[in-house]
Amino acid sequence: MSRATSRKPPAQRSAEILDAAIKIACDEGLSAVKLRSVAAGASVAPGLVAHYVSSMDDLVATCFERITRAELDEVREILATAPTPARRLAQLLATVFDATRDDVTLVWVEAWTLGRSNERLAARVRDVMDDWHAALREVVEAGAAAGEFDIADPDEVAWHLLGMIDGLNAQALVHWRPAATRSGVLGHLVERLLGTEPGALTRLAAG
Amino acid sequence: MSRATSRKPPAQRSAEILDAAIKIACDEGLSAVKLRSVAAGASVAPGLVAHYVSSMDDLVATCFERITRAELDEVREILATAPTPARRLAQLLATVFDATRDDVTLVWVEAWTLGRSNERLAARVRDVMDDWHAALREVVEAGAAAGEFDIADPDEVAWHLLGMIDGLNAQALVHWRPAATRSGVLGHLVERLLGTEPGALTRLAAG
DNA sequence: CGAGTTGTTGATCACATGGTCAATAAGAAG
DNA sequence: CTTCTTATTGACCATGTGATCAACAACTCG
Repeated sequence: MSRATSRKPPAQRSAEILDAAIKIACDEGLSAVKLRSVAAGASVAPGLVAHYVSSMDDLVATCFERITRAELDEVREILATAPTPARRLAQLLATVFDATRDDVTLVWVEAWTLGRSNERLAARVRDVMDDWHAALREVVEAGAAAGEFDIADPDEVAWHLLGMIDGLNAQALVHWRPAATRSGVLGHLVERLLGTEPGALTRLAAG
Repeated sequence: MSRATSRKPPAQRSAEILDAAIKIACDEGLSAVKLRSVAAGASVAPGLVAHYVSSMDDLVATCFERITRAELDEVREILATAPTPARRLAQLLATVFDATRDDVTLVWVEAWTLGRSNERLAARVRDVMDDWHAALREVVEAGAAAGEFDIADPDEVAWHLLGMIDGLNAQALVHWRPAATRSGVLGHLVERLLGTEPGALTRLAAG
């Protein structure tokens, strides 16, 4: 029973343990990232996880950062490729409200509460939120400059968008309403926020 | 050491235990409502809490309902007294984003995640959300009928408002930005959503 | 004052948590 | 093949969780 695993270089083992933790966080949330669950996921003894990680709080914070940074990078990719600000924003919203993103949403919402007893996690939450806000602000600013959006304060509008994204996604966790209706609802809201004509953004997202 | 408490009628003891649980939920969140913490809060032996409550999951769900229903009742009170729809909404927002409401916010956000392993809680979360949506829809509908708001679909706008309320409050949990800025930001958003002239709602809330 | 009802206690159980550490054995080096 | 380094194990500890239950004692009634 003692030869289930082989001996591996520390860097590789460390990566495997982190990967196992991230997978658990995506599947069952940050609160499911436990010493023993991660050990089982990596097919390793519990003690080895403790050996490669300074503390579980730290591992949870790292999982949060990796998962949400990956999402943000993906969003930035969209923002870099789509031609016009309106199209960029439309595609961004379609991506963020994709139903298959429930895992990331759970990570976010749990992070908000776990952050109260995990200061390192809280700090990273604030960091990633800042970067989200900056990314949104950039699109909104470009749209305003190009005359596509009719807005006064891009910074504030970016804040509105982020608040709405977080709020609607969080509500989805308890399966409050069918996911299909959410993206349409948000599209109408955004059109209103940005002063574009009705249907403009939703058409862009579909096409 | 065994005569700290006196003998009380079951109804009163039961109420005391529930009150202690609610106080803990408000002070430290739903996740802090434990068998022993509630017992200590009610100055009672742990076994007595278990005796008066069918399960801790149940007690947590009850705490959630009592706390959020009280908030909703307070909001309904506002909606019933203020003269015009615009004033009602302005006061509602001022109340909901009051910084002293952090406790209720924490209860909400924890409920969204705890609901995944506490089905009774999840059901009550959906119920209270439905009632919130109905209350908001009512104001928005009245404002549209009175010509104060320039909107097409009151149901959808109510959804927007609730999403924004939840989103901005949740973000406040990690102290992302100073609370003072949030209410102003929301005011501007709502003016945009409802098609009122800039500053209309914020002026109403201040006066 | 004595008997019976019942509100209340606190020890106890089974389980889960993060973390530690001596013992083990796998793989490299000689 | 032997030696040595070190990755790895799994038992162990202290703590915390929800829940159970026999024993206790406070109050009521006769």
